[in-house]
Amino acid sequence: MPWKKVKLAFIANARKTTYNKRQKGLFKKVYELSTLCGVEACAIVYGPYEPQPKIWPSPQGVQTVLSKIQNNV
Amino acid sequence: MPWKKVKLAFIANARKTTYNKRQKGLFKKVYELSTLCGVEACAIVYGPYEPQPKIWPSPQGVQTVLSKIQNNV
DNA sequence: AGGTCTATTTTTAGTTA
DNA sequence: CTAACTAAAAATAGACC
Repeated sequence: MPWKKVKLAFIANARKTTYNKRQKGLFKKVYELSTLCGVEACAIVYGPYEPQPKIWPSPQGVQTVLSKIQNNV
Repeated sequence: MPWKKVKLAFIANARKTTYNKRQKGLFKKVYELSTLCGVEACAIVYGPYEPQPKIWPSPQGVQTVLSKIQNNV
């Protein structure tokens, strides 16, 4: 990444800012994949800074996806 | 993106190759966020080309995350 | 079908406000 | 803390193999 190459490993000094940015970017990616290819996709992230998990596209959507998993996995 | 700016919308002519690449990239992003910030994260994608959903990091991991959702959402 | 290459877009770490 | 800016890294559409 910019300014210095961040090694891809557990970064102890990962900042909240970095987490926020990446999470935002991740959800955007999910949105892009879903929209671009018209596929069902969902993502759930448990940030260390928030008690509630971040869910995309919505808790309902995740539940829908999950119900399918129950039958397939 | 490269060669031409792909409009962010439902692309009827979205190719399987594009889907495969983006899915791969998405999972990588999830991995990066999870590893970099040490957070629990999962992603599920239902590709139109495969009957089984693609799950990250694992069905078990998703279940773990899901159990928490039940209580929070 | 999947891997590689390249040009270009997108993402993003750190800074600054 | 949130947001904008910047420059460098990463992702990626299409071509080619």
